[in-house]
Amino acid sequence: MKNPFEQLDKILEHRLRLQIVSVLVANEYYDFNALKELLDTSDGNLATHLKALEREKYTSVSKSFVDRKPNTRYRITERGRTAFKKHLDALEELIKQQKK
Amino acid sequence: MKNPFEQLDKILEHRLRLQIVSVLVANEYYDFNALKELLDTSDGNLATHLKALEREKYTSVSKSFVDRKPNTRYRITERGRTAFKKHLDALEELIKQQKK
DNA sequence: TTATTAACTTTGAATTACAAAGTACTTTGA
DNA sequence: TCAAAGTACTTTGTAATTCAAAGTTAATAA
Repeated sequence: MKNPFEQLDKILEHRLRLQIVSVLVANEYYDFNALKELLDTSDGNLATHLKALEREKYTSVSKSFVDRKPNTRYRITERGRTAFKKHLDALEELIKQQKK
Repeated sequence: MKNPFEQLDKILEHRLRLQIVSVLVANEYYDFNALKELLDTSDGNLATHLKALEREKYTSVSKSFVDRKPNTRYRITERGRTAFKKHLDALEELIKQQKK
């Protein structure tokens, strides 16, 4: 890999979105409120970034009722997982090049 | 390190600025035009990001004449080097946590 | 039936990013 | 000597991004 900077994922360069994806890679699913608490952000802002990830098909959404309350679950897609991996690989390469 | 996301450097989250700093860490100095060519951006944009790094005291600037032409050299400062290292460490930690 | 909760969407403001054009100064070429 | 060109900007204007607050909808709880 010659220039890892070019391999960086535009969408995942944003801290919050990277964090969301990272949570979804580590957990089979995560719901809206849990994400909101974990990431300590407003629901408006969270919804915006979730929408951006969804638009990119990095995540999928499923709605249901849990304890008689609406519940929205977010999952990583294969596409999202691949993008995340590629982004981390680029970062890793970048670090490696820097260290030598 | 519990949460590497919090250790990320706000200024270095931007691709172009990270790239500039990375070049300056690897080279004793780099001048405006060489950076412009390397990063393939407009001089207005480059100047803006260079100014941001300078404002943060991550870089220092020295002006002189080379071949009878004005020449501006940018260098990394100790503060910049430390910030870069810390940012990369956070990324490394983030990757490590992800892999296990 | 009023309040509350979940998960938004809308709105609006602030910040950021970017390129194009303009500028100041100098040097080189005709 | 005067025009053209180069360097390194600054200014300007626009577009995109980010964010929180407020509003919305639908359901349940008291």
